[in-house]
Amino acid sequence: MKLTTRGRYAVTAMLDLALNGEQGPVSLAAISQRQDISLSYLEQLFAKLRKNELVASVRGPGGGYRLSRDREHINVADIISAVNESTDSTSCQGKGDCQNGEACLTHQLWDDLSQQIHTFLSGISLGALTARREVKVVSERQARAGAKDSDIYTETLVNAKALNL
Amino acid sequence: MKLTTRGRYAVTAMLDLALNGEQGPVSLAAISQRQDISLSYLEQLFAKLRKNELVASVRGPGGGYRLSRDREHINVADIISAVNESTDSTSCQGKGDCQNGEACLTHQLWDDLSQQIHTFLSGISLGALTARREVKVVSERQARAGAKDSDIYTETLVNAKALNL
DNA sequence: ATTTACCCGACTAAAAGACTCGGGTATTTA
DNA sequence: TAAATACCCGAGTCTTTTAGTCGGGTAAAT
Repeated sequence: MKLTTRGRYAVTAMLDLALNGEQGPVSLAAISQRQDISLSYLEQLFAKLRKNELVASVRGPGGGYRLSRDREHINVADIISAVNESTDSTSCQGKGDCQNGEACLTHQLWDDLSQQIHTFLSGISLGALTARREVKVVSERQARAGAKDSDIYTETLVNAKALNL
Repeated sequence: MKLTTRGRYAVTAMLDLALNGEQGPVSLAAISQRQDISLSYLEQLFAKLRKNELVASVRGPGGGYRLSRDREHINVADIISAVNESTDSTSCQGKGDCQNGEACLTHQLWDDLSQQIHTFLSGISLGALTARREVKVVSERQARAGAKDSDIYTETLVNAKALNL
């Protein structure tokens, strides 16, 4: 598991897609403008996202990308792994230079941690992230208006809490 | 929060220190050999770890480094932040190029996620990681020997569970 | 004194990151 | 069917980060 700006770009773009993809496909040009990411770079990222079946493309005018499944079933670990493919983590496994037991021990400890991070990020879906944002926006709006909770908002709040967000 | 091989080196070195520092300070040369990390690179990393008061140095023959506080009170987020200092995350904050509201929205969502990752890693101490390893080792040993739980091992097992590891 | 081992800044090769460029091809609409 | 849209894709480039070397220090122990 690696966490760089590349992964940030990918998650940002996917969030944009989740937020703006309700009515039909979203073009990369639109995402490029809104998120200030270069179009060609987006194309590269989406090529990998498509290969990993996180998005589907629609060609021609009016085309673009859409999420391949609903936002609740796409998690952050999926996205980051997809765009980071190719560069393996070059752990001691595979190479023969891990003769003494001590090195293997800490390497395994690191792999263990890495696995924990992956599991953690697997538990955060695009839907959960956007819902959390909704909760914030709504709670601010409510604070200003002094309004009472409505059913849909308390529901997302409960969901967010259940997801430990 | 950024997660690269540099952070992995730092955590690995700190784990080595936690495992081998019971009897006096550990020299960087020893860590360098065991973990196969260049000595000079370790010096750079430890300069930052020392500035952040995660380790303390002992100069002269027989000297080296020791953890500045016990392993339960040093967490993974501390270590990674320490060695990644300087390179800011260049989010939209600070720069003026975040005029339209849409960009800010997803940027904030990312910052939100980043914060969650940080909180998660803050909850994992060096002690917890090494304890988890102990649990594995012990459980394997027990599986081979068919032995019964001893008090100290069940204790660490319970600790690990409490920490959600 | 000499050895050990931390301390520190400057420099550098190689890799990764973040693009650009220039050509495609599928699909829609006029 | 021509034109426009927008995906598709490989190759090249500039910049930053990584990981490491080099060469000199300084504090402490034997």
